[in-house]
Amino acid sequence: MDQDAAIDAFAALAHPTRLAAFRLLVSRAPDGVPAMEIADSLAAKPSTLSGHLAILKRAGLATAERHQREIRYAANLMSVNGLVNFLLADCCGGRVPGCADVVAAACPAPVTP
Amino acid sequence: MDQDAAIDAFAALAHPTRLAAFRLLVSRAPDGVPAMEIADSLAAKPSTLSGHLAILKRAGLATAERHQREIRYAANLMSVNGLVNFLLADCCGGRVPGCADVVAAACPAPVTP
DNA sequence: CCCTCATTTCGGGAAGTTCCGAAGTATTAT
DNA sequence: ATAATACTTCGGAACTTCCCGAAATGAGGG
Repeated sequence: MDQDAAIDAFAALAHPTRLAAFRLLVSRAPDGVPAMEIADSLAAKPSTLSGHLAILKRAGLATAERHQREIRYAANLMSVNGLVNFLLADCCGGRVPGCADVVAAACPAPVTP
Repeated sequence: MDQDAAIDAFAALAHPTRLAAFRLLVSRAPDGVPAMEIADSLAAKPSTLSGHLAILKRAGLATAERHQREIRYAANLMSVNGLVNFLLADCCGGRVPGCADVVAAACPAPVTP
């Protein structure tokens, strides 16, 4: 995770519809959700939502997979992991005892159902 | 942490100068860093940086405290905690064993030196 | 093949963000 | 007082993002 990737991810999350979409995907992880179902849940127009999902995907926060006619989007939980690690890298500069351990724990592990 | 607060925080981090400033503050936590020193480190003009720091502060990511002539900014590590909890709330909907525990661990504790 | 459903791409105008210099405010030093 | 230091606020041009309707694409079903 470099700075540009982190910025893409934060920018992707800094929008009401995209943030709600991502949280919906997180709550349904590790399964995917069809694009139309996301649009219905969030009361968004298909064309608008399509753009938002493309942004989440480009930012590495979601993956898409075709399943017959639908395209199912799923949250990429490891990206949250990478984001937190990037944000808290070198947290406290090692000066505070215990901080490094806490940060090491701040990693949602990849979910393998 | 509600949705509007999360969006303010993500938008604040979705900018190269602000992200670099926040990470500098994280690496110097729990101490603060004077605004001018941040500006020098990041090669930013004072007026530009002042705006960026105000955005970080309004988003709850940093705090400011006057110390003689300087104003020292410090990272608010608990805000990262809140952000991760908000992002991963109801992660996997409880369907994946162990996921809830992992998410509960994904909380950098407040640092108390 | 033609049709339908699911989704993406395109166009373009409204709305928001970013930058910096100049001027303003607060705090200490002389 | 006067001046220097350490910021913050303001104004306005350049750039980006946002939204939706209309048209295009792609995969199955009849």
